[in-house]
Amino acid sequence: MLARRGRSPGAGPPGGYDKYAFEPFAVAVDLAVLTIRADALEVLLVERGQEPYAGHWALPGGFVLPAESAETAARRELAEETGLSDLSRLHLEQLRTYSDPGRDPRMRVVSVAFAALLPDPPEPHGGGDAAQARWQPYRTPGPLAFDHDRILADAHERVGAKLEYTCLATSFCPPEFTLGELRRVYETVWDTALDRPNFRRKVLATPGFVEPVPGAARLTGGRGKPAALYRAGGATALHPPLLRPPSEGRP
Amino acid sequence: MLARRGRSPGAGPPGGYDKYAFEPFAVAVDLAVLTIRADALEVLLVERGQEPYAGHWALPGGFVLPAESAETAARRELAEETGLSDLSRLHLEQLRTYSDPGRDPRMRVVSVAFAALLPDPPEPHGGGDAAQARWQPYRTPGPLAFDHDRILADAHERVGAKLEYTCLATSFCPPEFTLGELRRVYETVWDTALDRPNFRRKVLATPGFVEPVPGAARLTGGRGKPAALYRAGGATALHPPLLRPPSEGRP
DNA sequence: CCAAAAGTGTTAGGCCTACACCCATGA
DNA sequence: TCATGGGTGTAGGCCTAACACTTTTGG
Repeated sequence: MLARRGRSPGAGPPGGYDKYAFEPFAVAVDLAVLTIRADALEVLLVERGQEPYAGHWALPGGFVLPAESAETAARRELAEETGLSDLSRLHLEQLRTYSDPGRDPRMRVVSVAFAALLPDPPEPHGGGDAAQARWQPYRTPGPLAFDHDRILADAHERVGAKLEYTCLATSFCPPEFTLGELRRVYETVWDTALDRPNFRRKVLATPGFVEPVPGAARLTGGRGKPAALYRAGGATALHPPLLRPPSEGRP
Repeated sequence: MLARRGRSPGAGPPGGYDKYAFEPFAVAVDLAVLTIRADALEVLLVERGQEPYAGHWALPGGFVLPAESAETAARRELAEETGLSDLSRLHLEQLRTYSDPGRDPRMRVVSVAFAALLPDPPEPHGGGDAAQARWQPYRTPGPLAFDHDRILADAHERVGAKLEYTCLATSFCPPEFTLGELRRVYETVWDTALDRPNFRRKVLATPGFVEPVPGAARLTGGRGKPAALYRAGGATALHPPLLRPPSEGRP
């Protein structure tokens, strides 16, 4: 240790320049892909076909290839899992990196976790690795493989917090959406009810959050007055923030 | 690729279970250690003694050892760099992971970056690897090695944002501090002036942010009325948040 | 006495909450 | 005509920014 107390990466990789002389790390990505279907928060899960955790559900993910960044690997894995071709509107956000030495029993795996938001989710085609992929309600999954319960909880918390001070909610919506649909994103992720008039004013008062689609309207639930359509605006931050109503947990 | 489209880590590491059969990754940590000295934001930098970037300044850091988590590696590296023995009050926050394939010319290095806050920083003893370590004003560093300019900027932004809605500011302060010292933390990181009376009320109105030290008082600048002393309270979150005054950049 | 910093008071305005109310549509 | 969801208006309250003022210390 003393001989190589590392200044990253000044002192050189462990063992000097012999890349193969040390216990190797594998670098993976894990994806907490969230969507909203029928006013319920859902998450994309895959069933593992092999040990360890065979038969358990897990977050999709995979190993980073030698020439890829973690972001690139995440987009590739997601495209493979969902069969989605147009990932241009996909919001991909790096959550954090999980690096406990024992998190994978086979070898040392450091995993970069991402939260991803999808509108209009396609049905995933069951993976070719004897594992099926499926959207499942956020609450039900029960114990996931590895530390994926924790990653999923972190993703939910991060997304919930980001709704407060960014325009992230539009990433859950189709290209054109009503303010009711946008409000339902907040209500679903936060699991609270919001005052409709106040929400409307708040969103419209934030420059660049949404911009109206001229003349267009749509019936949301088959009933009621047709609602005006909006597109995501250019803004990315919300000032002032749209705070979650204080609940029992948060005073 | 198709043979091993990885479900993390369902499909197994690249190359199946032969850990040594693929181009290895190295996993490093980089630390943006911030402190406040004489009302100025400073960052801990090391001068590189070897190629690449020999003679350039860089963030301290090093490689994760086989049995360590990234957090453990970060604390170890920081203790080695600064010679600080008591890291119990140290706030260490994972920033994000930088994984561009070309970020280190020698081999594939994936780096987990941390932001760390230190009160009363010790003088670092220059490293044994022909590299010196030094506190430097945040603004001056000029181009750092690798992508460390970006990491440092991300750390500053993250810390600035966290001051708004957490009690993080007390991590910059000694165990007992005055409200003036706490306010100067905000003013230094945000580079703005805050209204003293309003800041005081805001802090005292947040339950658990600070708690008074009975009877104690201290002169801050050699002049003026002695200020009451406070300790960090048990709370971790700020509701409602203490928002940065809107500036030109943020409307 | 003066400067500097801590601490207290006060006031005006803004934002936000909580409603009440009207409009348009399908059943 | 009723239920449902969209859209508008408004009164009250809380929070905050802004600034005046007092207190306590060192020079």
